[in-house]
Amino acid sequence: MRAEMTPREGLRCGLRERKKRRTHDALIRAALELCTQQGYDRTTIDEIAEAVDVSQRTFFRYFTTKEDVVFAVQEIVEARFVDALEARPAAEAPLEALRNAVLLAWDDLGQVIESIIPVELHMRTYQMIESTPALVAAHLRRSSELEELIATAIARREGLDVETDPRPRIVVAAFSGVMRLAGRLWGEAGECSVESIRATTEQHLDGIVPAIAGEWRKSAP
Amino acid sequence: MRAEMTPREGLRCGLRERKKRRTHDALIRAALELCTQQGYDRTTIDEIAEAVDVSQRTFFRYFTTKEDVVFAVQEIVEARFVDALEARPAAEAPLEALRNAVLLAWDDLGQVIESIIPVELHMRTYQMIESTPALVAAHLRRSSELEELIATAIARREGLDVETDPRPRIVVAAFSGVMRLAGRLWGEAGECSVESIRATTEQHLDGIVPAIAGEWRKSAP
DNA sequence: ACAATAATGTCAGCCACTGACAGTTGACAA
DNA sequence: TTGTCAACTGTCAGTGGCTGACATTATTGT
Repeated sequence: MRAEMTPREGLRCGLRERKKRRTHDALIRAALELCTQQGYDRTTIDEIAEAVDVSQRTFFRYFTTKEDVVFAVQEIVEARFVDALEARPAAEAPLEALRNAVLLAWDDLGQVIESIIPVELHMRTYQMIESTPALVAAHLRRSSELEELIATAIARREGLDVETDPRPRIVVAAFSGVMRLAGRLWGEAGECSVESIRATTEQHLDGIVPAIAGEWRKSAP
Repeated sequence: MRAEMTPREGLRCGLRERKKRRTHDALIRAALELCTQQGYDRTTIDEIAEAVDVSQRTFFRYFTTKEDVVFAVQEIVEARFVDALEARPAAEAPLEALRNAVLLAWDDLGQVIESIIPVELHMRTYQMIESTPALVAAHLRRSSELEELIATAIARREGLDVETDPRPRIVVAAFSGVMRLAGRLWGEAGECSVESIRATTEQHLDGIVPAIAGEWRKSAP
């Protein structure tokens, strides 16, 4: 078995591949269900493995760490975002393109996720992540790797080189910081619909420019 | 023993306090020395404890996790930054105050650190952190907690409430993202002097406003 | 000098994670 | 269909981070 298991491509394959996918998805479901219910720390790998009726060792052949299984779905969402970004018209300014790509990604998020787990479970997962220190750390690290990807994409749009011109990384840093902030606030609020997080995101992204520009005392939020 | 151990205050105390400080600092030195030499993952707590001639259990009474000991010095630096920020004149705009505080903190960083470990070791530690996934994650999490503090301070300066007005968190998010970027670039470059990281930081901070404002194609970096 | 208190060591144990080896099962050709 | 190969899985033993419980040692205030 290979660790890659790039999400949506094991469709037209033999029995072996299908079985693998079943186990893979079942592990995700079991892990998320157990973790969101009783907490990440209070859930052991043995429990998850047992729920799917495989050995602990097998779990680790599908996911290299306990954290990995938690972010398996997130990974798909991120991939879609990157695609959306690359599809934005070249005329859009960097921050504008980022904004539009992320809003698009939220829009049809439901369909993609539902094929693996109930969207509602995914939303609960998101909140669990934000309230579990170890997962917050992992989430941040993953985000920072994603930032690198995005910065490269932005640089390509603008015909720049990420290594020599710091501006792509700077916008992306600001953008990501704000994205994370939006996610956190959404998690804290009781509301956990897709619409609600989309709205929060939009609102905060549109706040970047005025907030950075200064002049806070002259204009209301 | 209490977990606090707020760095510079066990000075005028009895033998017990002094001994505690000695062990505490010795553990930091041993840990950083060993980790920077042979790598974080390839260094066990037993090795560190043995180097200081205490039991593994005692290590964990001083530092709750293996990561903690790595960030012990960073913690002091951060505290100084927060102090510097709170001392900035109210006339400065948020981003301006952040910029000046961080540059000031870099300035007299040497003195503070040298009382615990050689500055050179601290610099090597910084680079080790950036090249160790687990530590990058921990570093990011710590930073995000610091962001919360800073955002509150900014809000206070501007007479705002962090909970209702998102702007303090937005600037801080942008600011922190850029700070981290500067740190990473500095770590990748061979140069590891305090001056060099200070210069990198300054340059990137001054790039925030133009990068966010857009109009990249009209002005050179 | 003597309790009271705090720091340390020892030990047993949980859990994430890994390597090695053996058993099982699906794929594919003869 | 059958037999072989390769992939997947289970078992087991072991490492390392981390914790609770309890006994031991050291410091402090009286």
